[in-house]
Amino acid sequence: MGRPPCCDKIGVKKGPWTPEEDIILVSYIQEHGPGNWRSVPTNTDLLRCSKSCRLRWTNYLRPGIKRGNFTDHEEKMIIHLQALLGNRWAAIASYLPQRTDNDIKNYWNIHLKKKLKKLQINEEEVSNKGQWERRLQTDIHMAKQALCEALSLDKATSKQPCNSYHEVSGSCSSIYASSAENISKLLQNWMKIPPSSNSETNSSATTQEGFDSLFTFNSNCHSSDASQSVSVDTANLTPETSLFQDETKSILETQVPLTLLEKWLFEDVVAHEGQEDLINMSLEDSAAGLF
DNA sequence: AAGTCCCTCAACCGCTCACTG
DNA sequence: TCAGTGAGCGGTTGAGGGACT
Repeated sequence: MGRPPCCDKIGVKKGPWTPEEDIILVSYIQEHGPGNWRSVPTNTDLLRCSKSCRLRWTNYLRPGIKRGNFTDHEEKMIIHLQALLGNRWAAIASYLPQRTDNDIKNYWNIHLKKKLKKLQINEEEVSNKGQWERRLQTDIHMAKQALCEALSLDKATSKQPCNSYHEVSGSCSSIYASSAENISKLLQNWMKIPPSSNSETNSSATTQEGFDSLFTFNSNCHSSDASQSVSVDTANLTPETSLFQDETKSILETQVPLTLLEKWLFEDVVAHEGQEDLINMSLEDSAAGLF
C-alpha cells in the first residue's frame, strides 16, 4: 500500500507565497505555536500543503533568521562542519541557528563547492597536494568514526528528538526580514507573547535555557553585521543543547568522550577568545587558501 | 534597447525517521 | 510487532533578476 499524499493535491496552491498568505500563517502560528502542520491548512484559509506551510515557516517566516551574506566565520563553520558531518545540513544549521538548513545547503552548493573545487585545483598544482588530501581524508575518517561510535552508543539509550528549529524560534529576539511590514509586526508581537499552547514536545522554557547555554548571541541578532558572534560554550554543553543532543547524551551518560567534536568545539572557543583562526584542524590550510 | 546567459534562492519532491495505536 | 501517519531532511528544480553582449 502506497503512502498517501500529505494533503489533497487538488486545489493545493503552489509557487511563491504572497504576503497575505504569510500573514495568515504567522497569525495561526502566533495563536497555536509551530507544529501540528497537518492542521494548519484545514484550520486556516491557506490552500497550501502542510509541508509547504512548515517549510515556509522554518525557512523564511521563523523569527531569528538572519538573511544576507554569510560572514567569513560562518563560511568557515560550514566548511568545517561539512567536512565533519557531510551533507547533514540540518545538523550543520543547528550550529548556525540564524541560518536555515536550506540557506546553508544553497550556500554550499553555490559558493563553497566552487571555492573548494578551485582550491582543490590549486592544491593539485602545488607539490604538497597529496599530503593535504591525506590529512583531510584522515580527519574526515576520524570524525566519521567518532560519529558512528556515538550513534551506535546512542541506539542503546533512549532517544530524544532534536528540535533545533524551535529552540531557535523560542529564543532569539530578532525579527525576520520580510518585505511585508505587517508580518514583521505580527512576529514582534509573537516574540513578546510566546504561544501559550505550543504543541511541540520541546517547551520554550527548556529550549530557551538550553539554547542559551549553547550559543551566546549579541543582542542584535537581527542585524546583518558581520561581527555578530556565535560562541560555543563547551562548559555548558549539555545533552539537551548539543547538536547531537542524543549522541552527546549517550556519550556523557556513558562517560565516553566524543573527542574530535569536543576538541573542535573547544578550539572554536579558543579561536574566538584569542582572535585566532577558527579553523585549526584539518582545514586550516585549506581555509587559509580560501579566505 | 533588446536578447541571452548565468546566478541565486525559494519552493517542491521523494524519501526516511519517529511516533502511535 | 506492524501498519499508518506526521514530521523532518536532503536533493533538485524553476522563476526571477542581474550581468553581459
